Amino acid sequence: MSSTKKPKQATRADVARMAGVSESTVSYALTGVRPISEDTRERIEEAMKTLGYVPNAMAQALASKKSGLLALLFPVGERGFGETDFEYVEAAAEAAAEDGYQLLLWPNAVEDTASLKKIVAQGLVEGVLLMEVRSQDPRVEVLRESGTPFCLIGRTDDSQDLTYVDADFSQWGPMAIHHLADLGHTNIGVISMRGELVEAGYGPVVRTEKPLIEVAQRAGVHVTIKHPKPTIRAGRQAFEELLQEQPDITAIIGFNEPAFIGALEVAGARGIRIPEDLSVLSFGLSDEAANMTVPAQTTINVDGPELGRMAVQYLIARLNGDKKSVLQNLTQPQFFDRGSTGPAPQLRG
Amino acid sequence: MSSTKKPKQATRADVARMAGVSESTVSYALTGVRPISEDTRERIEEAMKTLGYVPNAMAQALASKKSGLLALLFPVGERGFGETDFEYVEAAAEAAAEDGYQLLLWPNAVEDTASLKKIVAQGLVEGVLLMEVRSQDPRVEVLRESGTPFCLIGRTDDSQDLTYVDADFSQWGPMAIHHLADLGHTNIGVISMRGELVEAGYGPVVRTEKPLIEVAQRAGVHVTIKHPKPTIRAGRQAFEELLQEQPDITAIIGFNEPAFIGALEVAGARGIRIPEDLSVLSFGLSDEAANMTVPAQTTINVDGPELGRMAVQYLIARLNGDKKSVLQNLTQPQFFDRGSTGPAPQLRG
DNA sequence: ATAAGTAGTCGACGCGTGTCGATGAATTCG
DNA sequence: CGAATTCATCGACACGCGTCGACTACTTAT
Repeated sequence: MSSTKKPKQATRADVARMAGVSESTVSYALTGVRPISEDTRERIEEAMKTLGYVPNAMAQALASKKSGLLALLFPVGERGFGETDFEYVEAAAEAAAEDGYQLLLWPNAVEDTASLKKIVAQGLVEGVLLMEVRSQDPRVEVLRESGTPFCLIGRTDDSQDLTYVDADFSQWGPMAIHHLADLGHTNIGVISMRGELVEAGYGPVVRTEKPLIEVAQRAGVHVTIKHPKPTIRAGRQAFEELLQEQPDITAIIGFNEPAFIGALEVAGARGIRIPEDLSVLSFGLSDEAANMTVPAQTTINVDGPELGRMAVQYLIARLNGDKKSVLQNLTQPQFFDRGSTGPAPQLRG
Repeated sequence: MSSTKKPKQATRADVARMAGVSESTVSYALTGVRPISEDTRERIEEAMKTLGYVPNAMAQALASKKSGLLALLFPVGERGFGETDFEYVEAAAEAAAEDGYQLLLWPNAVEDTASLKKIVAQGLVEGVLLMEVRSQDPRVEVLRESGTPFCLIGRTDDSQDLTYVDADFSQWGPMAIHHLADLGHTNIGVISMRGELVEAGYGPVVRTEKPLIEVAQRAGVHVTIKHPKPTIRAGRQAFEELLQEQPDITAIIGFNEPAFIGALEVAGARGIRIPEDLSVLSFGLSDEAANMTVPAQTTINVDGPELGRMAVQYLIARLNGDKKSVLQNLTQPQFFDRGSTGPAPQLRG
């Protein structure tokens, strides 16, 4: 067996020796900061190739103060990751790699500001990406004080001078209402998130519901919003109430996964056909989940990959000295028509 | 505005000066490699506190040759991440953090061995975690030659001397058969993965089906396995064939998500009730997806978090010089009874 | 009492880069 | 033809830390 022996990596000194030049010349050949004659450049490159030279990342980082690492802070013990969350991560990692950066996964509780301070003090990472941002997020102040560039995925309440990307929830309602109104629906039910979140001002709910209501009014569509707990049982009850209060409802929108399942169960039990008798549309449902129901559900979603990509690009822009401009982006929702919506019943031949 | 100014981090020299000792003494106070008097230790610690000193990670890494970083290589453009895959990642990151390591996300194509070589040559990471391992994986040889410790999540065909963790697919079939046999089922259908994968020797299918068949024979249970393409249409057809060939089937097992949806659609259309007329059980279905069907599906799954955790622990054990012992683990499956299985029809009162 | 430690500390060097100032050679300009 | 540039290269140092050898002041064994 020849393997399992750690071959020593060639260093700049080795390359310099073999090429018959000084070490600094090798550096300049590599960085191009100073001109190098064609002749010596070739000798150096050949030496690098035969030695299999690759610059040592840590030495580079120490000397240049650039590690090429970005931290992705994801909270543990929060509401548990959904598939969408991972789409951010995957896309972000790819986007970072394209610009020569790597993503460091850093599991951390939102309240654990001590660890966060240590992370940035260590000087390992050049910038920080924050996931699962809260309306009042203690991590923001820590990062601000430390002077570390950072970018939020989501927003705080007071974020006009922060760099962030977020889903444009304000578009979800209008998009859904327009789609349904175009199909002739004039009486729509919404199974939204639980009431506590609304009262607590939880961003995604508030930002989604308000424009939805406004657009519905302007379009002459009547909407009834329920805020059940995120359980199947609560969802059943909510939908039954809905049917009782508004017997003429022809479409429902879901923004509360477990509850919406309950609603669909009730619909099934009552022989309500989808989409013939009832149009169904879900907010924020993953592809996989949307395809598991029969029929598959039409959804309006955040474009996860887009979000992750933008976040990294903004952060890198900040690193490259773009301190002045305000970098903020609300990514447009994605609409997937999977056939669970159709013309309103009374319009049907 | 006081913020946005980058405060210079205190260095070892600053601490030494303030405590009135030499720099090396500060180091020894930190590492404990050599004894320090109680008196000076206190002075040093106070100096560190008031200065907010945190050792520079990159300098430490350069001097000690230990970066505290592990690379998690995940293939891009592969079969697309499922939710389970992310469970690995999350758990792995946490497990690493507990041991003072951080996980570096490295998106990379399986064939791109050149990049992999560069990654390990850079000396940034101490060890590598490989996801989505193929039967014949070119990355293994690269890592072996480089002498970098690594751990597979999955296995290659020839992996008896490798460090790996994998799902114990061999348990899935017996677990399912026993569960169903206990309920009185004696004729079971399986909607498995597409035939090409079986012929190609794709690990998960082969390792799952063989013991399933064996155990079924011993238990006197008749199984019929279909290998439709991963589409809803193919699944419908497969299930219809199944019903025709084996009209007495009372249970089906799914190991092919889209196809299984098709099967369930057909069942619904024919008025077959679950679990009264037909018991349903899915392999490798995520929690979210399993809960989207009505009724929710009973599943047998890999314990993703466990898998990720073990992988990191094995890798770290390797880093700590545990070169001799063979570290291999097959994680036990998880069984989630969500009520889609029940007593075989003929046994019911 | 002297040799042989032991605890506690310091100074110097190495890790592998990036980069500044200086040097000599080749070139251009007046 | 001498002076001012420009080109190409070298040597030295800094980055912040880990660690080895040496040194001092004691303590313990012989």
